Order: sequence, then C-alpha cells, then structure tokens
Amino acid sequence: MATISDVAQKADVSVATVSRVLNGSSRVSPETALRVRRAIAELDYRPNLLGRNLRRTKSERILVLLPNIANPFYAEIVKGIEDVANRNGYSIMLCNTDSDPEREKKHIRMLKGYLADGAILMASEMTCEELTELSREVPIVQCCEYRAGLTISHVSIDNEMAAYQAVNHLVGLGHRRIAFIGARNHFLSSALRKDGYIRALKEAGIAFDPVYCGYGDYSYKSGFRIMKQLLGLNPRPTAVFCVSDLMAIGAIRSAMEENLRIPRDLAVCGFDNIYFSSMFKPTLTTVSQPMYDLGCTAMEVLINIIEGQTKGAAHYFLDHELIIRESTAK
Amino acid sequence: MATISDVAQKADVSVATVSRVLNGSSRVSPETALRVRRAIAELDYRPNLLGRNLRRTKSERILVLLPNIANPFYAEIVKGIEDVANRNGYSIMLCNTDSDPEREKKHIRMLKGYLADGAILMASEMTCEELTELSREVPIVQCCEYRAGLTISHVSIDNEMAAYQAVNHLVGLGHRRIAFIGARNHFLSSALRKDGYIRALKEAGIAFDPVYCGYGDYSYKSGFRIMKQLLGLNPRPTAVFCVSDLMAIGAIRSAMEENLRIPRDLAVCGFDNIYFSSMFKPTLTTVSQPMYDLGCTAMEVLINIIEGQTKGAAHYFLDHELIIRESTAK
DNA sequence: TTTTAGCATGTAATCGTTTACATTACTATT
DNA sequence: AATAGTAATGTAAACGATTACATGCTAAAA
Repeated sequence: MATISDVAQKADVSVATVSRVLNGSSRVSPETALRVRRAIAELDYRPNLLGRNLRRTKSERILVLLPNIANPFYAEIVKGIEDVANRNGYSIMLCNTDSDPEREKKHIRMLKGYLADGAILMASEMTCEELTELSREVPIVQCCEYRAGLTISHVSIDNEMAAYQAVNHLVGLGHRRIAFIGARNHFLSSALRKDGYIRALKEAGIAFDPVYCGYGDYSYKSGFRIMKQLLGLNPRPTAVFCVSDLMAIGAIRSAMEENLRIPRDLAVCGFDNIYFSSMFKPTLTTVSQPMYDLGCTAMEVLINIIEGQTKGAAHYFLDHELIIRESTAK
Repeated sequence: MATISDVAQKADVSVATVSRVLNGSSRVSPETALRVRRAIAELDYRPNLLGRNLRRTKSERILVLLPNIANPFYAEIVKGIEDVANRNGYSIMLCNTDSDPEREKKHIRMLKGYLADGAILMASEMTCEELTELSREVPIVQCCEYRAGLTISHVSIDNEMAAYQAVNHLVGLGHRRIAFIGARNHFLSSALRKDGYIRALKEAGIAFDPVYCGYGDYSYKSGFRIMKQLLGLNPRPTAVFCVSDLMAIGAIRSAMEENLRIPRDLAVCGFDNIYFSSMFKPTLTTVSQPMYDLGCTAMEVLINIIEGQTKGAAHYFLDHELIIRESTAK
C-alpha cells in the first residue's frame, strides 16, 4: 500500500508538505495542496496509524474492559462511552475479561504498550495495589464497580441509597418478610446494596435475618436456584429484593414453578433496568441505573485526565430511579 | 516510561541484544540474558507496541465489526471469535457500527491504517463493490450476514433450510394460516428465510398470501407492532414465524395483550435462540444458530487468510437446530 | 601456528509518520 | 539598492522497536 513518500513523489513535493496537507498544521499553497490531494486520491493513500501514533505518542484509542459483553447492562454503558469517545476523536477497544484476572492483565498490557491512551474499567478483578500502580502509569477510570478509598476516579450510582429505596418500597406495600438475593463477590456495590437493604429493614423495625439472604452471581440461573431455596423456608418470604434483573427474573420463574402468583404471593424487585425487564411478563419493578449516562460521564472524566485537565481523582454519583412495574403492583 | 534503550543502557548491552532477549529470536549468552531480564524487571519495561508493530508491519489485532453489541446474538458469536483469536495470539477490537455506514467506514479506516491485521464483518452495510475492494486490500471474513456471489469468505447457517424446517414444524402441528414476520433490509438472510417460509407453505399446499407477512427490524418493538396488525386480520393467523427471537417475544406479548393463549390460540416460532428465549414464559420455540461456533469458524478462516494458508474464498454453512419449546407445544 | 567456523554482540538501516529548523524566493520597508 | 520580513517548502531528526550485516572472540581443525 502507498506510503507518504509515494504520495510525495507523485505530487513532486517533500513528505513534510504531504504531512502538512494531511494535518492542516501549517500553510501550504493552494496549488500544491491540490496536487497533493490529487496524488492521495489517485494512490488511495491512507496514513499508517502505527507510524503516526508512534511519532505522536498518542493512539487516540481508549480501552474499555468489561466482564462480559453479553450482559445487556454493560452494552448500554458502552454506547455512552462510545458516543462521547467518538465525539472527541477517540475510538474504543472493547475487551471481554470474562472476569478472568489473567485475561484482564493481557489486555492491560496493551494499554501499557501505548496501544491506548487510557482505559475505563468495569468490574475489574485487579487488587487495590495493582489498580493504584496502574493508575500511576496510565489514565484510568472505574465505572459502576469501584474500589473505595483509592485515588482513582470513578463513576457510579449511590448503591446503598438505591437498595434502601427499593426495599423501602416493599416495606411500604406492607411486606415484613423480605428476602435478599445478593452477589457473592468482593465488589463494593454488593456490600452497599446489602447495607441499604438492612437499613430499610431496621428503619421499619424489621429484624434482619440472614436466613432470608442468598448470594449468587447476577445470573438468571443463580436467581432461580436461590429463590427455590428461599421458598423452602417456613414461613416463606412474601417479597424479595434482587441485586440484578436477571436474578429477579430467575426468581420469578422459580416462584411461578411453585405456582405462586406474582406479585400477589411474592413481590419481586430487581436492579439495573435492563432492556428485557420491561418485556418480561410480569414486567419487573427495578432500580434503573442511568447506564448511558454512566458511560458518558466515565468517558468525559477519562478524557479530562488524558488531556491533563484534571489532577486529583473525581468521584461521581449519578442519579438512579426506582421503576415500579407489575412485579410489585399493589 | 522506559524504552528499549533505557534497558540496554542499564544492562550495558546494545538495543539489539535486548530485542533478542525479548523475542528469543537468536542466541544470547545466559549471563547477558539474565542481566537484560533484570534490567527489564527493574525498569518495569514494556515494549512499545506501536514501535514493534510498525517495524513488523503486523498488529496482531483483529477488528470485529457488528451493528450492536447490546444484541445478545452477537455477544455469543464474539465469544467464539475471541477465544480462537486469543488462542492464536491475536486480540480483538470490537466496534459498534450502529448500522451506520459512516461509523462503519470510520472503523474500516483503522483497518486500512494497519491497526488491525484483518476483520470479521457482521451485517456490514457496505456495498458489494466496497466490500470487494476492501477484500483486495485487507483480509476480511463475513459472519452470519453476507453478500452472495462475492469472492469473500463467509460463515453462516443455511437460512433457507432453517426457515423451511421451522415453518414445516408449524405445518406439522396442523396450522394453515401461518404468518411471517421478516426483516425489511437488504440482507440475504432475510430473503432466504422468506424463501424457506414460502417453500414450506407450497409443499404443504398452502397458498402464499402477502397479507400475512410483515416486516420489522429484528427488535422487540417491531415484533409487537407487526403482530398487532396481523391479529387484526380476518381470519387471523393461528401461527407465526418470526426471523428473530426478539420479534417473536414482541409478538407473544402482543398476542397476550389481546388475551390470546400461547400456544393454543397462536403458535410462535422465533429465530436465533438467544439466551433469553429460554427464560421467557412461555419458553420460545426457535431456530438455534451455533453462535459460538460461527464465531470460532469465522476467526479460524480469517487467520488462515492472514497467515497466507488460504487463497480463494471459502464458504461455510454450519448446522442449525430447531428447538421446540412451549410456544408451539401441541 | 595458522586457518576456519561459529557464537555473542554491536552498528546502523528501517518501518511511516511528524515537526523543528533551514532554505529559498518573494515583497515591503528604509 | 540594501535589508528585513514572510510565506512556501525542503532537510533531517526524531518516535521505539526489529534485524541484516559486520565484528571480535574463542576453540577446533589443518
């Protein structure tokens, strides 16, 4: 394929002039510019981005790390990230980590290899130390899941408050035996959502009972399985708060199999407001995270860091919203 | 950050020797190698991939273009692509096109800019001419959606046969008024699936009636809307074949709103077998595409092209499977 | 002892750009 | 007419790696 010097030769100018035409960095006479442009068109020349980026030590690319693109929750965030990135001249590289630290490290190596100018991490498996070290070398932003107390910017919702409001809604419907289906992992959001659950119970004068708590991995299957167990309790819960929509849907299917009516026999509340939660029958009450905005904000914050606007770490908490639908109707 | 010459200096050798240690390309004495490795560790040196790739004119990266990562159908394919890529030392760059030709072109520019060694295109919006020209410059493979008659490798299922079998299944259940919800686009699969629908009708001695056909965009909403119209017909269809699971789910919700029972009053068959189709109530009869394998195969084919094993175009048709569930139960 | 072979290593060109600096040819000012 | 200023363009040095070729050394072969 043609290089810049092929173009220069054809247009009978130096490579510098071609480069100037390419970048509009400095004045070139209209006639020369025309000649160069014609040569570019004739040769179908495209700048080699490796060469350009090497020279500029800038890749104009952002690495986006997420556990699983098949999760519609992340897909929506990615759209926000991508829109802001594109608007600012960046492209994004999406990488699945499958929650595998090795796989994640492999991708981080690209980042350190200057293939990206920065990264947005979602549900990273790295330790606090690894993260801190990485952030010293490369601009990074944590999105949704984050490690607290680090000097690394993050964007998320107020998970404790969101859970509190969701459970409070169940309390308001008159429920007293409210189960909790959480996530067994090291993420802060898991702990915070449980905190919110407990606070809502406490305020309503309901004793917290660990027997009514189960822990899964956000998946439909785990929600299904855990709900089965919870329904075996005596007395069984009359409501359940799940920390993901998929688990909530699993819980509903589980209850339906036991011939329970939703919401009459069991009220169910999810978390995330993924697209499917409104297609499902009964439609799902859930905490809506502003996924698109989370993505946009994360990207904006990252660009600020990359372009040197921001010094310290910034922490953003975006507004969530409790969406009440059929699964907890009166 | 440290460069190769920092390492060379620290280890008191030339950059060539450091490079040799890095690549194991040529023999280096054990003592020197050790010294170099120590220097690398001390400086936490990582090769600059831009420099390396520029020199090697190889990026070890694959561009994967898809319309929308939020579509779980593509997500599963991507996993296959990624697994094979990683196994062969490639990384993938996922890019959303949003079915926007401009956006797609922007990403293609990266490809031409040597930022990727090849690409897998899913549901590309490019014209046959553009595709053909691109394929002359860069290794590409079409996955799932493809343009027929081009000398560009592709991997997909036999869409005509799959649709034929699905509709045949409905015929076998005794249905005579079978509606069709297709897709209004230029993709070959749309035409082929309709062909299969028509062939099954014809074989069963049922006249094809365009009134029973609607066309959407694969989305839940379009399925919902079109089904509403079809149910307004008199006599209304007793079964419907949809070319996507999302449209099928939309159709079911639409029918439910009219107080129809699935499958007693209306049998529904989808296409794709996305994860949600088994969570949905009633569970969905659908054509299962081997998504993971489609991805794996596409990537294998692409690697063969990149590494110069393959000359001409190869066309792969993978096996599909009709999965019968509640939505068409007897 | 001299020649030869082979190993370890260094030197320098190269990949395709960008860009600081140098050069040239005008025009405007004195 | 001499000088300064400016616009257009060219020259060459980067960016950070890889690698063909050159070199120096040691040990085996003649």
